[in-house]
Amino acid sequence: MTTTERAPRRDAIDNRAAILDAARLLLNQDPDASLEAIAAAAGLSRRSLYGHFANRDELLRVLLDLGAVRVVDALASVSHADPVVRLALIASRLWGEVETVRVMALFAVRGPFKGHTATRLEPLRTRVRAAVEEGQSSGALRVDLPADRLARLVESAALAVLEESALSPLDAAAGHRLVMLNVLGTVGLGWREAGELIDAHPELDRKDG
Amino acid sequence: MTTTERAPRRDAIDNRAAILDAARLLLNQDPDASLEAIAAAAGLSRRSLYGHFANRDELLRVLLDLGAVRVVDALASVSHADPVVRLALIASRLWGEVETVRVMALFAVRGPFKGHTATRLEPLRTRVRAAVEEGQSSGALRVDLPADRLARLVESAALAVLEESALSPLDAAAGHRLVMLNVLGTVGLGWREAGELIDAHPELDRKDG
DNA sequence: AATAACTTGCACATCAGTGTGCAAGTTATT
DNA sequence: AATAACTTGCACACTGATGTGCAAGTTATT
Repeated sequence: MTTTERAPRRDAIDNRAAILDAARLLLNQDPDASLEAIAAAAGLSRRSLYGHFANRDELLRVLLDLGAVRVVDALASVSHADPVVRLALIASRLWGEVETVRVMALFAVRGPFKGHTATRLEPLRTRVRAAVEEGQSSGALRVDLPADRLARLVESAALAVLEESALSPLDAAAGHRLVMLNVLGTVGLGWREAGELIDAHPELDRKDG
Repeated sequence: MTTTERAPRRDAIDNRAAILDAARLLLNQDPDASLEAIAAAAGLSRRSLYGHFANRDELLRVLLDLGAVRVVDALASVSHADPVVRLALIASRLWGEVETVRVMALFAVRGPFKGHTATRLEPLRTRVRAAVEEGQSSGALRVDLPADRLARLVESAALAVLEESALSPLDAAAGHRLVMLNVLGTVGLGWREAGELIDAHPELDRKDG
């Protein structure tokens, strides 16, 4: 007969999800949280966690992958004729996706898995770079830096706002605006210019970002 | 008789210095480098390292303190009537002090010792904040953010250049200029404006910075 | 030459966390 | 009710690094 193995049990599926939830929660407070703690938070024993994930690394990778996919997907739909507005849109929506998982996000990008994360984030980074290049050739953005360098500084500018919000909380509206402002400033705009650009474009209002 | 204990031996002094040098070198490549490795690089056994430093933490703290003091001292002399130029000067000189120890610098500010580092860096941060406030009330800098927040973003902007230079090397001249540009952009200036300001002030030329 | 300072090697205790094997239980599914 | 899937507890091995005690050497200093 055909290898018809039983489907995974329902409770097992739930448990796996619970582990991922717990991991997201705990690792976002301390990226070094132990498997013991995570399993407990998920209502399981450490021993059974190993029934779902072969080891710590696998759990981490799955978790980071889920996050990366979510972000990349959310940003895939961002489009705008004006590359500057597009950059602001990307920044804003990124903030929206990531503000609740700041620590994990920083860990993903800077921690020991940054290489792995880089792979998953490739499409996003490519889009940012494209927007930067476009903006440079249209004369809207600074041209005193090569596009790839500027794109990386843009990323840092966005991360800086994540860090900042950890030090001194930003409400949703302020957060959205600040990522955009910081990115636009990095990319060459003066602060009034940047503020006006944001105000002039209703699509930059945080309702869909 | 008076407690006249012998002075420390000369070779011991040298060895202590060698350990600090080795630590600076190795920890700048990997902040988790083992004491074994550090001692070896200093030409000593791990066991004797403990004759100079009670434990890993002490070694780290001494090393970070030395670095912090060096930086704070180097920046203490920075002064300029124009707060914007002053910020640029601080950024530039900071880069000069820190470019050769990027990883350690990032570790100092973001790693597990960031609290300790914060204490040592207090005077510097205070000066940055003061410059930002001054620039805001003179109308030269953006006023859409509270001074302390802006000051922290300025710091992040400087760190971003450190990170960037790790990814894609910057020669001395380019580094100095880029920290300034990135800081000035963060603080509200447009990129042309920032560039012109730097060019207009010969004291911002990297020769003393 | 005497002395204190310093270095070394080795053995040992410690520690927190990871990953496994196994036997005995519980529970979803058929 | 039978079966496979899942969970659990416990014991254990392991790892990589830190920190200490001690006895025996070497070396700077007086």
